[in-house]
Amino acid sequence: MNYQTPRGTYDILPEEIAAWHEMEEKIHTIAKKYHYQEMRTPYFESTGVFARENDSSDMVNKEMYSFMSGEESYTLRPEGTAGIIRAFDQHKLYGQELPAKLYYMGAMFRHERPQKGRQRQFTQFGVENIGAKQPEVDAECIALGIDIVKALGIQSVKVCLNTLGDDASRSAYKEALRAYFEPHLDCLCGDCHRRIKQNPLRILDCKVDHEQPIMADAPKLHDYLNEESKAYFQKVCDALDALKIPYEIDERLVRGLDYYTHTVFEVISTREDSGAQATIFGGGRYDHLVDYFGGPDLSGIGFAIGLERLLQLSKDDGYVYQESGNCDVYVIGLGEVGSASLAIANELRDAGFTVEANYLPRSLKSQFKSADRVKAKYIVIIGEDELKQGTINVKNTETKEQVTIPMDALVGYIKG
RNA sequence: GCGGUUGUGGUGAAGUUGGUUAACACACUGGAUUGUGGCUCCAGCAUUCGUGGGUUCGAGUCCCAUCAAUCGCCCCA
Repeated sequence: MNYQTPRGTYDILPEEIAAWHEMEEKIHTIAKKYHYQEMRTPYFESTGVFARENDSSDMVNKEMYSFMSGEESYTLRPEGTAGIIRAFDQHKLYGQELPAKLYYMGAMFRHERPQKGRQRQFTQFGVENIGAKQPEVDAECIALGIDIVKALGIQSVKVCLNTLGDDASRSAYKEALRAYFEPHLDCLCGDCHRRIKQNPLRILDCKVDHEQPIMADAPKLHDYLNEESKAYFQKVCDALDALKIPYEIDERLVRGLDYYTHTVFEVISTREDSGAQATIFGGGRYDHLVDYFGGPDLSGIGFAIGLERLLQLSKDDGYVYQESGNCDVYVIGLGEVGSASLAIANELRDAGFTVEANYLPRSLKSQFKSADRVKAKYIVIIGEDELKQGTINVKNTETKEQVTIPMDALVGYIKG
């Protein structure tokens, strides 16, 4: 039978894996610099962890991979935050020092129509800072993401920033939006008819009705922010200024998940060819997730980066990743010397080198070609004659210099 | 979930109004040189054109379905 990867999934082949390792390592390093610690949660959770009450997001309502196991419904995680907060509460991590600074890296699953920069199984790195509702934390969080983007050579980015305000501000604004749009229902698309009931904020984000004249005069969120919310947002902006991180305030930015409060942000690629993968990372503050899962009344903030997009955009911007599969030393064997080749290879491996040894009955010529392919720096040649004499030939592939030395001097010679 | 485009070997691809042996290039394998590579030359490498049906004397070429890729919408990372 011929099987292939399910729609929206993909294989990472050996030739690409070095780039992934390099990117992942850089991310781990930066997360550590900000003193975040990795946490790993299951790839599936009880469906209720993601499908919370009154959630109107597309992700929860039509993009989840859910399945029954016995009486319980489970769902492949479509995002990272919910699982982290569930675990934070389950293990009562709020009993330890706050804020908790956690990060995760791994696969997420959403049933969407795939296209460039959008898969059904994709990889996210994300951070969650829980228990410190301070504007500096919001700015630091964005700075961490920017560091990652910069470390991978991505230049053309833009930070979009907005605030949704606190509960009081937001519910006042939602009522104002409903009151404004109700008389104009016939001007809005079908999705927006649903949104006006569930989450009128999303109407502003609608691409279909974007051009409608009524949008221009819609109530402005920022007119409904109370002093406290305004002051908080101003301090976030000040903190970003202090970090010299440029940003644009986008009042229409509301994000796709319903749990956000106060600060929300999105970092997008400004490359024209980025298409559907324009958003590199996005996130925001959430005031009620920790208590939703049974913990205390703590606020958190976090973001998630799509690693497939990050990798692609970094390549597009000219970042060069290490090649996969190259060797330091290639051991060529001539005649019946297989076990001697193996012993030599392992001696070199013990000394820390990456070594390939040929055991195939191939011609000398083809073994040299093979050594070229793995870009070996040294080629070691052992034949039956050398075996008898206890010597070995070593060729430097850059200088083309070849020497014959005693076998026990090999490691020392290659170490230089 | 909706709409457009595409689908020939490991890769890039030719394939004429359907006509019967599926170009060419690169890569790969072997040889020329049975112990020294990256050049050259020679040879080999798709019983088959994403898959399944249909039309036809005859289909890679036409029709339908299906799967996949890709782009746009929606949404998001």
